[in-house]
Amino acid sequence: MRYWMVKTEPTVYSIDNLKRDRITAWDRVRNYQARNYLREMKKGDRVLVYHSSCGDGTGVVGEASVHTVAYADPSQFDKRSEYFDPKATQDQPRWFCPDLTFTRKFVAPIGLEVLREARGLKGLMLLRPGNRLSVMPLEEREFNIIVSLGENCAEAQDAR
DNA sequence: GCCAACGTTGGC
DNA sequence: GCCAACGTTGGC
Repeated sequence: MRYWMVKTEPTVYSIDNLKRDRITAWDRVRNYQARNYLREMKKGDRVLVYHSSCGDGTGVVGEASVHTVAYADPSQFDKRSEYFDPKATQDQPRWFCPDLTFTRKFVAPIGLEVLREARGLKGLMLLRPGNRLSVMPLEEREFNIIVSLGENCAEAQDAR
């Protein structure tokens, strides 16, 4: 089993949308390195969801898992879509998307400051300067640390 | 294949 | 809104 992090702008698609939809195609990713990671995902892999560019809400907000391995992203064939890719063909698709399914939402986002200060997350790809990838692999250890931060967050919230 | 120009991302 | 860091594009 492998571990991943995906970024999304919550105004475009949020963890609440995923919770509501239960399952969604993680489509419209248009970066080759991110695409390659999407294609490496296997059913059952665990995925952290990160909200970007949203002020106080920025951070890791919950967890999902891979429901279906990546298949051709339909938006690349849709001429009316801004994600249409004229160089993609049905025989030779360029872009791929897995289906992800909702696992849980943390009570509060785990922000960048908390991640940076956490023991054991120094190598986190998300924290590398200049990082812009929207799909990244995680070490199991990193995944577990972040999930426990999410759970501690929940306990702190419940105790109030 | 080089590289300048341009576009995008995303924290701040 | 700024801007640094990349990725992409296209002329040569």
